[in-house]
Amino acid sequence: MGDKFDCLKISNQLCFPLYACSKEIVKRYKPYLDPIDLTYTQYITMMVVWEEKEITVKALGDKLFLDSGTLTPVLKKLEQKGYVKRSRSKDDERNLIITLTDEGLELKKQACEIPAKMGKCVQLSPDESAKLYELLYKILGSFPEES
Amino acid sequence: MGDKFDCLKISNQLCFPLYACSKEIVKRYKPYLDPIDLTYTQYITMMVVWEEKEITVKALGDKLFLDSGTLTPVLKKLEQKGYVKRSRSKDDERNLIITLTDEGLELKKQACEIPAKMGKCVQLSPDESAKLYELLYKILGSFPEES
DNA sequence: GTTGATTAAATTGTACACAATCCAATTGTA
DNA sequence: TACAATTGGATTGTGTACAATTTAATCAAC
Repeated sequence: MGDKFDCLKISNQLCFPLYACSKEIVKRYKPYLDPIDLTYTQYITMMVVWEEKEITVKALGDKLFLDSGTLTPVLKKLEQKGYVKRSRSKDDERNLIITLTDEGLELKKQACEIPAKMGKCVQLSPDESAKLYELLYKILGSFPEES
Repeated sequence: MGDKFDCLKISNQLCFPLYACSKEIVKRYKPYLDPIDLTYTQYITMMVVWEEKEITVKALGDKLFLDSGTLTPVLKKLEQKGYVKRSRSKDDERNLIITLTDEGLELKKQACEIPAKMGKCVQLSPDESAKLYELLYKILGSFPEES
């Protein structure tokens, strides 16, 4: 028995719990990230650099769904902390190559325990987590390549 | 055949697709929110005000998972645009009451089409959407009342 | 080979988001 | 009734996010 405005109820939105849940979980990383002096954005950036060893800002942005306006200051901060090196590509001077430093690699060891600790914070069964993961990537995959 | 660092791969995180998906969908609201001159945060704030007609900043913050540091400027902006009124409660001067104005009510009519338009942007079946909604609220519900 | 388009980063401006702190109003308790 | 503790908002400072613009390098035609 709803009126035509029911669609505007906050409880009928799918985006809102997504938005709220994302923020709440990111907030819960803080106690684990503070000791290694990283923000969440810096953390996921380091995750990619740990995997790739060497990557352009463009490729990093594609993986993280972030543009240069966000990444430039984040990467400068990470360079300042000594975890990455920023240098132009010899092949194509337009590309900025991000490289992992020894300190950056060292940091990886300290970050190693974080995923397990955070896992306990999300009260879903393995099946539910898998389903959520699947649905989220289904949405992300449905968006056109170039945003 | 993974090593002990596999847990730090971006593709093994549950939070990351949540974070990315939230941002990507919020971004896709822009074309629909621009014509009525609202940002996403202003939009969800108005959603609650449309439902409640009158609500304190505290209650608004509880519903939206936002604190006064975020809401104060958002509400001042909405007041400036003429959609809400901000006034102290007579009962308890600490409480700031947010009230819907006539212009605010008028805006609701123009916002009415947005949820349907956005719905088409998320390529999930009704069942999948319902499941996603359920899982997200399960996570949100598992967090302690006071953050 | 010059010029027009494209591309990758950086920059600028606006708007969150939140921790931490501050302040005024209210409440609880001795 | 004093007065300490609590509460609701506001403020300040830092760090994203992203649109829009700019700049420099490269590419594509011709």
